[in-house]
Amino acid sequence: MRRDIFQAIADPTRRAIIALLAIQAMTPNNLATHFDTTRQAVSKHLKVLTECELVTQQYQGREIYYLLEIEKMKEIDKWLEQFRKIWETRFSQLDDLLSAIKKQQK
Amino acid sequence: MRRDIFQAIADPTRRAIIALLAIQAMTPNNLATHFDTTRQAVSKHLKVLTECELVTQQYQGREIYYLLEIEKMKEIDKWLEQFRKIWETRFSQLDDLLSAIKKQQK
DNA sequence: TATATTTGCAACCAGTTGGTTTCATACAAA
DNA sequence: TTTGTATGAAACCAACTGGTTGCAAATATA
Repeated sequence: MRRDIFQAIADPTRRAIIALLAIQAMTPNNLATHFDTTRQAVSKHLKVLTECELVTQQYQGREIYYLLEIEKMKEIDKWLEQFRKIWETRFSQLDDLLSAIKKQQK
Repeated sequence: MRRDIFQAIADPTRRAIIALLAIQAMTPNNLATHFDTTRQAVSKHLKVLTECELVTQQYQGREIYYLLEIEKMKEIDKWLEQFRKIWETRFSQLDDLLSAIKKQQK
């Protein structure tokens, strides 16, 4: 089963969970109150996030606090790096090609 | 149908297509030679990318050049911003909470 | 101990996804 | 004009997704 960080952030509910956990660690029950779904659905999202190592668990009695592994988020940043290089260059290779094609069409 | 940039980059083939188009515009046929799937599958990915406005088309005779709209990639960067703020702060709120929980457990 | 709470897991389900094959259309070249 | 090439669209399919309900286990509380 494909299970990477890009798949993890593809779902809007999971992105919201990540954002909530970025502020503070929370239990599944607590998290579920923020959404319009059942606790079990949130739990399933947490399972996906755990498998991607985006969250870890902190057991406290019968409660389980989920913590965001913010370092993992850097993987997205790392992937974006190649594009950042391009968009930070005003006259990029892309623009050159585009101009070339347009010129060719005249 | 959910169709946003986060879903667009969830698929590894689509990420590869994006990376290729970042270097230079290409036709579906040309793109397909880089992958182990059929041209039609690549075409479907291009359709998703088009619907997300991540690529545009440049018609040239019977060929269609697909161009990456690199500006759109900034949306991911924008979303990451909230987390960058956190990971750039050494003693974040998250660390504080983690410490608090650990302390509480002793 | 009996009861309530927190949680994960399994089973099920409809909708989506990513792939295929087949076909029609549009343009280029012989 | 005939043939070949580039492409998108449709139909189909197995696998995955995100959701549900029901249940069992573990911990807390009366």
